[in-house]
Amino acid sequence: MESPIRVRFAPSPTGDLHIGTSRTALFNWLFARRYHGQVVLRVEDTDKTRSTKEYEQSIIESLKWLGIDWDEGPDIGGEHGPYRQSERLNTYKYYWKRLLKSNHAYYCFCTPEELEEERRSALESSRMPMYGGKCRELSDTEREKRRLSGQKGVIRFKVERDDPYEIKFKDLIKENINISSEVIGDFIIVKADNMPTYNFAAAVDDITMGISHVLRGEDHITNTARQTMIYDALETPIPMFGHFSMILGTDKAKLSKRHGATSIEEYKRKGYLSETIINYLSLLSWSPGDESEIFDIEELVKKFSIERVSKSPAIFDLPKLDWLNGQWIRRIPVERLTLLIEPYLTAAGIDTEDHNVQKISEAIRTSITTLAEAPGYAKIFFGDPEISDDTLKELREEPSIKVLSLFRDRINEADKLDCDSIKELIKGVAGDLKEDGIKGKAVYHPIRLALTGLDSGPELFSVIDGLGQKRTLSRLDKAIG
RNA sequence: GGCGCAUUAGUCUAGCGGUUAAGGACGCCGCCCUCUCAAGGCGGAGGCCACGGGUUCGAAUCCCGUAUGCGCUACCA
Repeated sequence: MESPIRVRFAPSPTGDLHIGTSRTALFNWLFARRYHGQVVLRVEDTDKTRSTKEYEQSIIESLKWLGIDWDEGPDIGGEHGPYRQSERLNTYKYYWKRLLKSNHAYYCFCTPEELEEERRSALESSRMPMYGGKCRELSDTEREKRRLSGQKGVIRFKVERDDPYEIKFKDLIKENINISSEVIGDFIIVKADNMPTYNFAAAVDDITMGISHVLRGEDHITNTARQTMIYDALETPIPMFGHFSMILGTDKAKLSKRHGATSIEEYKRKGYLSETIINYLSLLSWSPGDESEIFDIEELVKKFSIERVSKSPAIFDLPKLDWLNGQWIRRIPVERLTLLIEPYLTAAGIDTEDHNVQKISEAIRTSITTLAEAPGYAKIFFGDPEISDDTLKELREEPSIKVLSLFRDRINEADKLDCDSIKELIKGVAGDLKEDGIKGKAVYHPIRLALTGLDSGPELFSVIDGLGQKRTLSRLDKAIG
């Protein structure tokens, strides 16, 4: 028997993967994985003018980067394919013919100009803009005549008018939703270019792909009413629906370009980890119920439940994202961190040849909140430190010179250097200098200055560890002169 | 304009009629740690639970109204 749960995510390839879309994808994915269901990726590319293959590719890559996968999709195929709407035209045709035949749909020849005029005048007299149904009662012969004469028509769904009713459905997130059939005009299901519209294609696909749960943004609530009508007209069982609240910008408007980065791609580029994005997205409109809030995607699968998804919209808060990213940067294994940091270093023109990037990563991981900040903090390990003349002069006076010389000798004598032995070594130096009244800042600070030219930075021992014995010595020598 | 959805501190949220004089997290402030900057630890300020009515012995929690916000109202999805 087939798994009772089948969900889909259905992006349109008209841009890179959006924050909101990815949260929808995440929640669908979590829902399916949590209950051992299946996930379908469907590309909704019926808008020929805006859809591109490049965006499709970019969306797929972003999804994969996030760690979201699917059981069926355009890239891997599956039993219910094809998975691009542009390749499913025959299926749509079959269903629209059925709708036409059962008198649930009709051809409409109104021009865009007429429609626009109708809309405008409705708005003017503050009526709800809605198709008036001019072509509804066109006779069969008239219809054929127009079609044969080459008039490009569209097909509209015929909404029951004589006997208005309430479309009621139990939303998995919002609970009960009622929409009156009277507020829904005869909507277009097939465009003049013979492409299905969103509402029709989505309904047909959800039917033919055996989708059990449709989970999407709340901007689709009224579409759910339309799609329900299609299900009814096609005499097909209606899936379960759930509508997530919107993600808003800090001004409480729907998240958009003017709020800054809105695509996963951009956040990736800025140096946010996929763990961070997944974690943060999960926290927008959902909570585990206990007080934990840092978890990876696997833990999320165990914790997730649709009942705990909030009904109210959430504002995308960058400071918290940054904090979370810092948490993850400190949490992942240093090997992985190193792999992530390296490309940023190279991009900043830093030659990492001959350097222990892993130790450098370890040294700077508590300083950075995004990977993009890494070069700024890591540059002290590369090239020669810039030490001002004043500083140099100071380093060559007492007590600095004493500290540096002693330290230099100890480093030189050391046969192996790791974090622990460096700590011991510095402590030893500090201990020996104590009798001269040199302690604390007076011992650490000159070393730091000699090594980096800066008076702040990562902990000294990790600076030395990152530099390595050879480089540490040469920098000390240069400072001592 | 109509319809739909929402409303707990600046932000994300816990809370499902009494155990809550609302708990956690980000941010902010202070202290500790400390060679520095971070990180980390500890603590603090910040909410009349949008407002107004009900229901109830008792409401942030249930109901109604108002306000505000957002969404939809496309041959976009």
